[in-house]
Amino acid sequence: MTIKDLAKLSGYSLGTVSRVLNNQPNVSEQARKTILALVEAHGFERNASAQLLKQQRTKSVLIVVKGTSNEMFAAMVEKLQSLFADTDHPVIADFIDEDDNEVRRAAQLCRERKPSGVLFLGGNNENFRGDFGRIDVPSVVVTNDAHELGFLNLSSVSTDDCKGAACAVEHLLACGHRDIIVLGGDRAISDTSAKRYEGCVEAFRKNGLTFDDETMYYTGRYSYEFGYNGMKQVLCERKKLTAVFAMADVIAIGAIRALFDEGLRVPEDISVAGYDGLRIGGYFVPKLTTIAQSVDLLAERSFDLLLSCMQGAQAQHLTVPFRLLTRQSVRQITEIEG
Amino acid sequence: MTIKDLAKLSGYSLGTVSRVLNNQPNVSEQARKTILALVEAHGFERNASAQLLKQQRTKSVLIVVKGTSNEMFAAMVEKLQSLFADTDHPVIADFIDEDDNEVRRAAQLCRERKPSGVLFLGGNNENFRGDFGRIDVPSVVVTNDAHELGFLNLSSVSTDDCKGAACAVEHLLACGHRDIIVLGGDRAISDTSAKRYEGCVEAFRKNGLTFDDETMYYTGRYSYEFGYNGMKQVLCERKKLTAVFAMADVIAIGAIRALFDEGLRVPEDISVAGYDGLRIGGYFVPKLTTIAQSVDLLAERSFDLLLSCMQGAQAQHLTVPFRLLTRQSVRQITEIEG
DNA sequence: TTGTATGCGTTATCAA
DNA sequence: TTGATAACGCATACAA
Repeated sequence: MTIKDLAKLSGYSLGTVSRVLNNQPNVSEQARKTILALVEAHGFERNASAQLLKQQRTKSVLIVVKGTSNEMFAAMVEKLQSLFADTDHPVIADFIDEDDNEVRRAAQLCRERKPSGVLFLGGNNENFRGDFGRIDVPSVVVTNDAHELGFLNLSSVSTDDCKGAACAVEHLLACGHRDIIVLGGDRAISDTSAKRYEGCVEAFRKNGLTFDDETMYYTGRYSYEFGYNGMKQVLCERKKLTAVFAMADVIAIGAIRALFDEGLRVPEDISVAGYDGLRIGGYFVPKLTTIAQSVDLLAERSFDLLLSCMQGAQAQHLTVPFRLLTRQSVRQITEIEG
Repeated sequence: MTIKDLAKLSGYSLGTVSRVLNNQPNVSEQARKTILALVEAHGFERNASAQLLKQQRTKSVLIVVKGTSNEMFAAMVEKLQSLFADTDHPVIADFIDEDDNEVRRAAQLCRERKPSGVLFLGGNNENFRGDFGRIDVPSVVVTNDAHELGFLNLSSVSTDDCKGAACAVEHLLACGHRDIIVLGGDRAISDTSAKRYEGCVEAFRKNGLTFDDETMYYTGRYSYEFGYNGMKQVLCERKKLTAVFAMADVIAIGAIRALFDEGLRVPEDISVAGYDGLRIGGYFVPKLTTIAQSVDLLAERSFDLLLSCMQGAQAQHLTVPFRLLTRQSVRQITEIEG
């Protein structure tokens, strides 16, 4: 069933059928009615490939998601889909592996699907430097500051990872912790980890202390597994330790499990702070103290920004606030001076 | 940059360029080399829409995933992608809302992308009954038994949800629990919930007890939220209670949090069993006792089955084993007789 | 308001 | 081994 068949069946020409299908004005009520009836009766659907091949741009918006099982991104996709549902922009969501090059993938999909805008959930500035030149539609990176890249069609919405991490560490310091280790990611690979690392250094310095890369920073993937194994390794190596800052909630959860398995209690023996504010953190026992990024806020800002850029506005780089959720996994180990 | 440009640049004709791009045999080494060099130099990529429009079927395999933030499905997609990576079948993963009609969506995508096979992660038999007739390529539903539907091109791979639930409940009974409530889904909507419900009834009957829908079964979505709120509601209504069977790990986790918030300990005061075997269950405190479905096994079987069906084999309906993981969230409340 | 004709980028058929 | 040419299904400029 093609529009050609529709034309034959209805007695109208190809052009008229096409116009009806595209809701164009210059069509008689009569024609519209009979053709739409036929469409309904035969369950006709346009061939998307043909349509795409013909049009040079569609109204659709592409969302490239980095990481198939990233809870925060999954939640953001849902939020974004509900936001776009109220517009006339269909969304194409594409999930890629955490290690894949999101910009190349987007460039390929731009050729294939001709979207009028791109949204990146997660991203690495290095990749943008390399291939973003091939993308010419308004784009927004979420959770990564793209300010320094200087592309005119690339905006970004992120939380200040440096300040966020600093806030977490300062909270630990304020609670009296001095023997702190940090479980994070490889700074050479992940911009996010690099920023959060900076925040740690900052917080220590501000308190007249030094953050020592060698002895205080352990790296791995943002996963339960690394949290668990990394923590075990730390416990083997170090004797003195009162608090852990994990650069992701999943790491924190893995770490807490490792501590429990070694007979240590959280927060009684060791305090653990996370980052992200995943839903599971509010259900975990103990409830996770963490730096919460607002999924809704990130999604809404990105949505607004992309829409306005698609209407011609200039690229912008926004920062959305984070919140320190002081829950149950961190405790005060010194008397509060009064 | 199109193959037309490639033809001009290389001095060869369109036909030759197309043949080179498709690795066809009857092309001179000379032509192949010069054209491939041009492709490399200009970073040429074929226009997928044009290709699709021309071909009536591609080698790609479509995976329709029901539920954007379903951890088990996310893990399965990853596994499947790695399996298909070793074949010449590109995979198209499509994530839809839990409430959307997966079969309609697949039918639409079949028209658009012309895959040679479809994999459904999650699904509802009702939807298949309605629209699967529109899909004519070999397909496999995972986690749902499609045996009774009788479609010749529809296979399925699932765990026996009835037996799995029965196993969980029997474990609770064997541990001496009699005052049990079940947190599950709406049987009218979810086939999975209906099967697991059956299993509960079965297990009770086998032990000379009766499972009472009215007082023992509470329904909601498979989510932390329902686990939490459902459990709270139960605690308001009932006085006597020693164990909970949650039809999903996320429900179990929500329920455990609710119990802790009410000052009850798990498993000392109340035992909780889950279903699914999510990774988080192994990190949770206490570690979750649960019925584990093997993600790897489900993925591998579906993969094998789909490939063989695409090569002409008959549809099959497979069951993969589950395992009862007895961990920390359920305890024995009677002395073991002996 | 409607019909006709052209081309989007590709593959495939046929001749050369 | 290569080149010319006809589709694939649709949108659109232009003619009627």
